[in-house]
Amino acid sequence: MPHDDESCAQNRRRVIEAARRAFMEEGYRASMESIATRAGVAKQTLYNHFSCKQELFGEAARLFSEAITVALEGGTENLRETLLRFGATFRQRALGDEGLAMFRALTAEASRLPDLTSGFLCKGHDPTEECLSTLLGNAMAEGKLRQDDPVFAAEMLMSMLAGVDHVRRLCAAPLRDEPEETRIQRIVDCFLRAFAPPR
Amino acid sequence: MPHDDESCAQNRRRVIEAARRAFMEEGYRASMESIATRAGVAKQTLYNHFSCKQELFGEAARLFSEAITVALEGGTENLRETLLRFGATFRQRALGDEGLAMFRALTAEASRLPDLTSGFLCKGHDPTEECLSTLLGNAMAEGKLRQDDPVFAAEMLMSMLAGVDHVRRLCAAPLRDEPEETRIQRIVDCFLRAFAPPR
Amino acid sequence: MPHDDESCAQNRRRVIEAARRAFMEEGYRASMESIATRAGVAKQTLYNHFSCKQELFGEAARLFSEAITVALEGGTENLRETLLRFGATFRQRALGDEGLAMFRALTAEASRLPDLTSGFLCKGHDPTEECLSTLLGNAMAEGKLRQDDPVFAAEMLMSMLAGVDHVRRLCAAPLRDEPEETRIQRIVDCFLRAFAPPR
Amino acid sequence: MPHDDESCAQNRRRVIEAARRAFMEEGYRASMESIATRAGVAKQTLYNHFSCKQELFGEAARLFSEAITVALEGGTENLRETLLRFGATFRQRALGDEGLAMFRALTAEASRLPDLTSGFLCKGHDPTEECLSTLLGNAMAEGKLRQDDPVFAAEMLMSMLAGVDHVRRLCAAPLRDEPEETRIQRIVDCFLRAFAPPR
DNA sequence: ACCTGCGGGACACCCCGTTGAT
DNA sequence: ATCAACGGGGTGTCCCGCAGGT
Repeated sequence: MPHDDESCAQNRRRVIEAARRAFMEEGYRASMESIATRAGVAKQTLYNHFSCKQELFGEAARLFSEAITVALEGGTENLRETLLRFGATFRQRALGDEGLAMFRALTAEASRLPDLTSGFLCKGHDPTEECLSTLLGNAMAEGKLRQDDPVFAAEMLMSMLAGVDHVRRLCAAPLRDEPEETRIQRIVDCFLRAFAPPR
Repeated sequence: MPHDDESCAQNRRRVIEAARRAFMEEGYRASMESIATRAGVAKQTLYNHFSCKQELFGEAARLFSEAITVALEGGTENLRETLLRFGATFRQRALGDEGLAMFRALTAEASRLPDLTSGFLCKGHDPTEECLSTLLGNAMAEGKLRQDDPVFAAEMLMSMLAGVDHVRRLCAAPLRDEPEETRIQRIVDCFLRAFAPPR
Repeated sequence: MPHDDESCAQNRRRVIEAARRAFMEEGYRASMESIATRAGVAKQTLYNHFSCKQELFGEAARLFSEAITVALEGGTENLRETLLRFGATFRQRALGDEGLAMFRALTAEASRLPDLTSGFLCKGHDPTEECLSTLLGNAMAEGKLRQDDPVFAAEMLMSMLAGVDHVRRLCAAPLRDEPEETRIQRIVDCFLRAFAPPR
Repeated sequence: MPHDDESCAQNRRRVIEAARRAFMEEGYRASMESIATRAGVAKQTLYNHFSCKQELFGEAARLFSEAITVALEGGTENLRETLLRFGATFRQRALGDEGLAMFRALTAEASRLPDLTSGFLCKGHDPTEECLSTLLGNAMAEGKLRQDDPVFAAEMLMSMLAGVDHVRRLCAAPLRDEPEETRIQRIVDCFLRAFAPPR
């Protein structure tokens, strides 16, 4: 059990990982003691790395926020295919158990820790939205979608993909038992109809 | 200082109202003592009416859930008008400060108190969805919308109306500074394009 | 074991008394738990009566400050007798075990809780000094003491009575084994020489 | 970055100096960590030089005790002058900010660490007293003061010089706004009257 | 000899759900 | 129904003294 810089950084990672799990399972009320126990370190070690609980939570939230962004692969040549892939990844991220648990913990503290939630938007949500809106803008320019505000279009697609399902999952309810694949297809097709080029 | 049934029921209402405010502002961590203070009663009185904190929270959540449902006014004769009105009310409910705060408190405890969140869905969300899907089903039958699954259509409209804005507000972030009215119009028109009857 | 207002006030007194003993024996570092145990009450009861530790300490210090004042009995007809009695009481108060322990606890926190120490001066030391200086002023007016500043004279007498003995006792050292009575006599006679009327 | 004995001793001095400042400002509750930080060394370094906190405090107190002693300069030829000089130095030492802070820290721990406070007496107070009593004894032998116990006389002078002013400063209160010089004169003259040779 | 990190323990403050008395 | 109190527990923060490795 070495005590050099490397092991220090490793400890730090273990702490963050433990905190992430703890916050996901117990929310912000997860005790520092339980986090320390999960990480297999002393409570003091937490305070060696982070000055207070809020800071530790912030670090875990930061990682989560970055992990939630969805990068678009594929271009506009086969737009439907690209959107289907995006939809699958996006729903996976937004509706997955871990993401949801963290999102709950985050928003529950929104009024007390506004920095964290705004960080989630800036580093998690917004990049995804921007990435998507760029793609849609290109598709519009190529005549594959109707001329419209690409940001609005991106918002609508993301809303349809998450939307009520997100709410339902936040409430710990199961989704309607429709296969993911067909639901994504229905949504993407719905979107494509809404933004189809005229005639 | 009457001690009859009437004052008892009145006390109960005051307690629930105080609990609603407390949970909204402080989340589930609001202490029983602070609720009692807000209600102007003794802590013991809380336990006279509710066996434990969870039950009191459940009662407050139940009221909230019912208050969140949106009843549809107007029929299909002028569908766009009806949907615009629905959108305005729905967004008001879903994106208002109080509703959001309670939604946060509720979902934060989703894993701990699954009954409450499922209650929210059953008594708050689902009635609204059903109400809307019935209307849309009628519109489809009348040929004013394309033949499709009315439940899916309702989900898409509600998703688009709340969706990313809901997430943004949950994160205590302000919405884009677009007037509510024009945003609702854009969304409803987008929905109508997506579900327009063929040709 | 009644629980009415009277018993509440009684509890409060027991808490303060326990705190006084605890602070005397352990200084400000006495734990709230140990105080509660001494008082035979629950820890929470302390916080029902005092919002924080500092407030409880302040209350104990206030009582102590009042208890330390020495009222002068006797007039100027037999000045030496009166001063001897004053000296005995003053030394008892200033050099007694309890008073010293409390004085230590108080001054130890002087920089952190300046209000308390200034309160000790105002309510404990200053009244004694004023009382004594009035007497000495009268004696001066009657020609029994030289014309001088009565406040200065009072300060000198009190300084001589406590002075190095006070320091020695603060350091937990025993006094020189001279009987209290003879020491007081020596000091008072020394004072009377210093302030004897001319010739 | 030398690792020789010289740098070791230098570190030791810096630690003691840092401890002195820390104990003065925060009392015995000053944490070892804060002392280490002040000294610019690791906490472990403290434990390399001193086995425990108490020992470090003892060392700082020892230095302080020695620094507080007042050496008498001048003889009995001009007794009043000599006493005035002594009074000035003594009051400076006894009523100065640093000395007071350390005295508070010291006496606060009197019951816990009796060795330290007795050390303060032996190494700080007593030498001064002895030095002064020797001088006063000489003056008595020369007929410049009344025949009396020189130790008692020394105690009275020191008591008058510090006395109530010491208490007032221990309580972090300002002294009466009388110039030091005139106050010392009043006190020394008062003493000289009390111990004036008969007739 | 220095330093970072750890373990175990403490402390102030808080809360929940209950009980006895008015 | 109100009020004070209780007991048990828990939280965040801090500290002391020790043992890794450089």
